Amino acid sequence: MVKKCSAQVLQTDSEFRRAADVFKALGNVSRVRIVNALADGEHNVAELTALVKLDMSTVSNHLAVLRNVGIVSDERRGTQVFYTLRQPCLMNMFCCLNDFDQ
Amino acid sequence: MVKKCSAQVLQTDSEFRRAADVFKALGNVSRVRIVNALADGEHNVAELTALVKLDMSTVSNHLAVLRNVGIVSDERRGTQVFYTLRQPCLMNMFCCLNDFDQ
DNA sequence: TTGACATTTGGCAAAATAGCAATATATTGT
DNA sequence: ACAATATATTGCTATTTTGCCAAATGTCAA
Repeated sequence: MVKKCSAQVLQTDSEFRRAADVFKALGNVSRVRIVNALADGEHNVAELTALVKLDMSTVSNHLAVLRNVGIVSDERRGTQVFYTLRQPCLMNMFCCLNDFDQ
Repeated sequence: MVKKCSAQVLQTDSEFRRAADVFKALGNVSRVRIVNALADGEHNVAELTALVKLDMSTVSNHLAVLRNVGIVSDERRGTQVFYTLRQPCLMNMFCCLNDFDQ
């Protein structure tokens, strides 16, 4: 369970800008796919590359976008790098918008 | 309170695309401002125009973007048009990302 | 029919995008 | 030291998107 949010959450200019930046990072099908995959736990770059079927360098770039806004974190173990969702509440976002009836 | 989301919320291609589209719609500072303002109840276009300090036609376009993905709905009353948040869970999104520590 | 409020359209310049290939870096094993 | 593996970074491209305004159009009430 998650605390319900009160109105007017965002206040300062930088909060507005930051919010928009996070949403921009999520505004791409491949990145949504990646985040969704990370919902069930960490994955390395090779796995995510197989998932979205793009060049690994492209996936690495997508991961950088997500990392830069704090959505995921990375941890190197040996030659591999594992990515994790830093913000579990993101999945609630996905739930929310999946309920949109359009 | 809000039900917590389980992993792997999104499944089909169209769910992924739709998610990305909604996030794209939110990936703009002015639109974030508008949505945040609507958190405390409906506002008409003039009010929202004053808020974001852009041409009214521009604001109208922003509102169309939000409307097209189902984030807001509009209701004409006389010569004015009032906009409402259709998805209260959006505010939870805002809360969530406002907690990001970066 | 005029005025107030809002939407749509057209156009533009600037910026962002997504992608790959090539190169670079980091780590491990030999 | 070297080779192999895994990932990141950079450079480049073409294309798309963006955000904005101005002008034209639509809608409603007086």
